[in-house]
Amino acid sequence: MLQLTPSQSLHHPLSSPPPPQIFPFSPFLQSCKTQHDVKRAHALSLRTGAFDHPSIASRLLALYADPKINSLSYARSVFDLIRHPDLISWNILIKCYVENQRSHDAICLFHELVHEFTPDSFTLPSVIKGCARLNAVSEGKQIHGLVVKAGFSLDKFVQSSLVSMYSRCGEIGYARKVFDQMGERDLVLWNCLIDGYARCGEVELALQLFNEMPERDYFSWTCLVDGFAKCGRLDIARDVFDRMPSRNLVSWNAMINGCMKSGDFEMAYRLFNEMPTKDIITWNSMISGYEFNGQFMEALKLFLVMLKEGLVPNHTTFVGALSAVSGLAVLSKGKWVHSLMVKHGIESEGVLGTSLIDMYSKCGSVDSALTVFRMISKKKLGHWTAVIVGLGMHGKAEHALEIFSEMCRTGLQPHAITFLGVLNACSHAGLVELGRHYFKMMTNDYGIEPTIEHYGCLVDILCRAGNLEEAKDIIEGMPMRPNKLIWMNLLSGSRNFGNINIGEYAARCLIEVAPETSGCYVVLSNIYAAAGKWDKVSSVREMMKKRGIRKEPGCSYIEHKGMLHEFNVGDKSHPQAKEIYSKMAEMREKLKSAGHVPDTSQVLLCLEDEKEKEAELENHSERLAIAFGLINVDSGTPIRIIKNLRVCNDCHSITKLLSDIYNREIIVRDNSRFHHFKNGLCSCKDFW
DNA sequence: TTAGGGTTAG
Repeated sequence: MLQLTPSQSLHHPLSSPPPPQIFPFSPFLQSCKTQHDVKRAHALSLRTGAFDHPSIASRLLALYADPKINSLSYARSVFDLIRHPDLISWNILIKCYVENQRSHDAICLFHELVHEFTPDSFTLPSVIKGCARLNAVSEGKQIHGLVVKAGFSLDKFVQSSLVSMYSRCGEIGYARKVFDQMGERDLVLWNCLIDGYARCGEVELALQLFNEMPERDYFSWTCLVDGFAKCGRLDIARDVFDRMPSRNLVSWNAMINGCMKSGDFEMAYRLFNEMPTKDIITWNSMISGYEFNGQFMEALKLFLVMLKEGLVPNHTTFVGALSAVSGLAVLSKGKWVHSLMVKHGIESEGVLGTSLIDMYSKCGSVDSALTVFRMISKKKLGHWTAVIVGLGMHGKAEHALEIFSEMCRTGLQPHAITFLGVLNACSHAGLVELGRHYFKMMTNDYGIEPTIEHYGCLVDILCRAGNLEEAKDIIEGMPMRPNKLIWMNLLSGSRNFGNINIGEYAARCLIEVAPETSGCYVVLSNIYAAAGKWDKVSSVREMMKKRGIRKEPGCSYIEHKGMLHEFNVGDKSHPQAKEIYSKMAEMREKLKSAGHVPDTSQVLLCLEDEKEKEAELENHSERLAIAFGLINVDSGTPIRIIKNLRVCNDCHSITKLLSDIYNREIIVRDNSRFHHFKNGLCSCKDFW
């Protein structure tokens, strides 16, 4: 039998009913924990008419905007239904926009708000934070004016957000002024300024403030650790870290990240093993730190350990892992990382789409890069740029330029890097006129100021076509000081066209800006060798010896069944060395029958005997890798080789011939681009 | 019914 409650039992069934009660909304709203709860309350409020009560609608707005629920679109729709929203409702909505990376909209709302209300000490910190996020310092300064006019010059909440905004926008001087004019300074205000100094690299000043401040918390200590660690002053960072009264995860991570970025892997590893708990940021700092320093294999190994330990990789982990794969250029590893992304349900839109396109291009599979590109539904400028750059490095200039036009038709504005991709494509394909055309288009139609990299491309384009004088004029007329790459381009062009005068001039300038560049001496001696000036070759070699400069040794590698096989010049250490050398002898015979005459013009050594020079060429590392590939890689699969230096003339001609003789596709990535060798031809059309 | 800085990977 149903037990009646006392209140129910008081009413006789025949007596008059109690007056209709308004649904008790307040406690109901208070109990909302999830978005689902709030939606239910929202629906009920609409059904019962309670929504029309301004306090109920405002409360719903606050719930949707609560960081735990964080439903911006619902918050906005509730706000739009409130007939006369009060200042509190405006404040809640603006804050919600800022927290959801919609600072621009937040600032627009703020402009609407000031027509009706004077902003208060809740409005201002939110909108100032929005300015900081957007790096909108001029907007921030205007709001600062309003802060003064509205009488918030001594409000600690408003002032600390101003200090933070100025220091994040790189205006540390203004941050300091705001700090100085505050009579009463609390911990947060001190922290904002210390963080500002540490961020802009003024670590000494940060330390000075730190020593002056009356009390410190985690935040103050960690800002300092991070500031010193980021600018490479690890000893001081470590000292501060060791002196911390107690450490939290963030401070460990800051220290580890700093060590990794400075390349002190040993200290990073010690800390990594010592720390009591790790989180995804710890792992990501380690992985991307290795990647940052070119330790691609180490980065991938650690990625694997992380997976084995059962951690779930996130967006940033994949950016690091994909970049490491791009550096190694090992396609099978790239496919594996891509499949893991799919398995973890990580979208390829956004930055990761760019990483994937870049990875497939740099691993030699430009077709996969295109497939990824086509599958991205909302293509952003970065995606277009990545695919243009990728096609360019594979010598597919026409395709790159088609994509560029397609992009312009969608109404997207190319930026400086897009043009770098376009110009690079032109240079790799020897398209001189088009190169000039796009260089002009960039400045005239898009108002983009050419950087030194753009000039580098233009010089490269002209040099490849043999217009050395014009290239020299461009360099001399540049508004900035030419760098190492520019002179190297002119020097290589001079070698390719046998121009000793310009070659010597370029080498002289190059030695001036970068005396440690071994390539410079090598190319200059190549120029002299080609002209048969052996005395000059010797003097260049003497100079190299005196300055302690050594030619970077050639090294090639090839991946087979998940293993990387590395070959150095004249290497006999490989387990299959015997087979490889007999394959090389076979290659030599076949090349000879095909009528190949070795091109010894680029041999650095001063060898009298032609035979010795030929022998030097035959030891080049990519030949060992090709021989290995011919022995081991299945006949239907391309042989993919990665090389640390530029492919030399003779290796280039023999690889073309070998692709025909053995009917194999050979893909070589050298230090600047890809060569696809097939049926006796190369995709670079002999421009490289 | 709002509550400053939020530091570490990118």
